[in-house]
Amino acid sequence: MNETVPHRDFVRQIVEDDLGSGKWKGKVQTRFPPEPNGYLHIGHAKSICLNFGIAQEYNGLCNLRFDDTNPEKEDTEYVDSIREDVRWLGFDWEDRQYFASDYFDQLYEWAEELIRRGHAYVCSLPPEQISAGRGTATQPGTNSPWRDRSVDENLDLFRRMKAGEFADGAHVLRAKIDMAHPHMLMRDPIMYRIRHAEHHRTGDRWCIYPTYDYAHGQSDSIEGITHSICTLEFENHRPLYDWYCSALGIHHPQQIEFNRLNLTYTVMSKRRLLELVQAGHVNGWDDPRMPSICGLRRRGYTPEAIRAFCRAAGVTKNNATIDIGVLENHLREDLNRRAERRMAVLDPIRVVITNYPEDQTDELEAINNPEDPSAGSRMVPFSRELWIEREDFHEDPPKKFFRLAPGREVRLRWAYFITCHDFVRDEAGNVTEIHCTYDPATRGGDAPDGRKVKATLHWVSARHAVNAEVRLYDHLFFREHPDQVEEPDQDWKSGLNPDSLKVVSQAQLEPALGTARQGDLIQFERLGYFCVDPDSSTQQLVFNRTVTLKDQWAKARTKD
RNA sequence: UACCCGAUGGUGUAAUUGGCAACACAACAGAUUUUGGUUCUGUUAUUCCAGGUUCGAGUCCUGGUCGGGUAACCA
Repeated sequence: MNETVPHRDFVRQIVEDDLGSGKWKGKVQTRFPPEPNGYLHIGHAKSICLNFGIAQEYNGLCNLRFDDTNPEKEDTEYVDSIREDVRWLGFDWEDRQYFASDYFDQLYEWAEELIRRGHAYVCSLPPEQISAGRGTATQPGTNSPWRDRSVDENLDLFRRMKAGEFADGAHVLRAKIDMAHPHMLMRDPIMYRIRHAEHHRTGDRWCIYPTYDYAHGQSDSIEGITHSICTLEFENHRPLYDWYCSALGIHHPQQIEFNRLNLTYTVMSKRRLLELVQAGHVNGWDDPRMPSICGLRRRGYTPEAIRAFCRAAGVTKNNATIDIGVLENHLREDLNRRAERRMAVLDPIRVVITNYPEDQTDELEAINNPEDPSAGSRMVPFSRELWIEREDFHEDPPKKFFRLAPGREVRLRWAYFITCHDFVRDEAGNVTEIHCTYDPATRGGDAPDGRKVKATLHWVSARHAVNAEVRLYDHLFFREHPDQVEEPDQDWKSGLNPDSLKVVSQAQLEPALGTARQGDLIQFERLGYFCVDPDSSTQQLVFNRTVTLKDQWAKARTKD
């Protein structure tokens, strides 16, 4: 593969072609245009990476623009969260933060202009009749009885709409295009509707609001956007986008549509995510199981991993659903080289080193990150009584299980070889304690005689252990494609995974983890990557499992 | 149904724009390893169908099939 010629997706190819032909005089101007009516999710991250990425790569600029033309759904709460998320992802709009509502005056003037030129009219039909008059896919619509009002009457009515003389829904302003157009969207689409609603920025200054179609292209135009990049579902709107720009004779950006991101084992639409939050299936938008940016952040995802994933996901016009494992692998790749290693036991069982003195303590050196020598090392205390992971011991080991079992010798990481010679059971038959001897000559974890062990276990000294709550997350849905339900009467929520959150309340951690802080990237050896949750306090440490390590043994086990 | 769009291994993307179908992930096998992690090596597997143009088609043309989007006074 030729690495000097990186792959360019079709959007970047258009940008490069335009740069080559001088179409926009060497300028590249994009924008990320969220509606402030919800939180951003990983699908938006793809759009953010595309728009800001293209601007960076081609020496252009990318604006942040809030598409706030629907006062009933929008709120500054969302504006703030969107700003935070875009910045956290690593992008900077500098001083170019705009709002579609900044353009309401200009948009209004252009509407009057279209009325004067006979391209728009006030329609006084009730909503149901407008909808009925639009016809169907196979039948043309019928002209509104108000379609041929005079320019003066239209102007008068439109101004009175603006002045607040009419109730919501009494009139709308429509573009006069063609009620028989094969494309339904072109059958005299609505430009303005009356809404006596408080807007999060313009307050009660306006009671008429432009629709998306009437506002979006013109907002792009005002900002001098060259490439207006949006998702596939707006492909149908492009003729209208083009119609308004040409009718107005204004700067006319090129709208380019790409495929939105879908992931297996989750849902992605704002509507559905909101439903999960409101129905209490998750604990808010930043629940670590959510594919929202704030959820991923709380889960312990890094911006680097998300950006790398978005790059790898690709940009095409195919309906693509990416295996969520790809996202997780990009995260592991990033965390593997950055996270310091620590030892933690989530499901502890006691090990007694019978030949180790009761009151003795040993300090052993442990490497912090084998991938990064500069991360240094730390000391880990060792004593007679230890915790190891319950699943690391089997009194009757299955095939290919090479961890601890009666008569078996294994290594305790950075410590000693130990051999199991006995174990204790309670009345119910559960193993409660494992008795081992250690070999003092193997201090540090190497046998001078060169003998090998097949397993290395993580462990924590019982006397020195720190307590913590650890939250283990799994996929939000147990169905790979939540929409593909088994019974016809089921809906997507029937695939919600009841085990997507498991709380371990008594995890035992090595003492060095007692000082872990939010933002630390940590690997619990052999278990996965973890981060400190905001719920954590000095009284009660709380960790989230960000992602497990790959686990061949677990895989082999589930196969049987 | 009408309009619009798409179709390349299991998944996601490439193919110098008409010239040896490749990359990543997954799966499988092996090597290395003080994490059953990491790393390394290897294996399996791909152009929706039918015609046409051409010396040559994943790419161009025609017809079909399948999939998706839209059909709010949401964006």
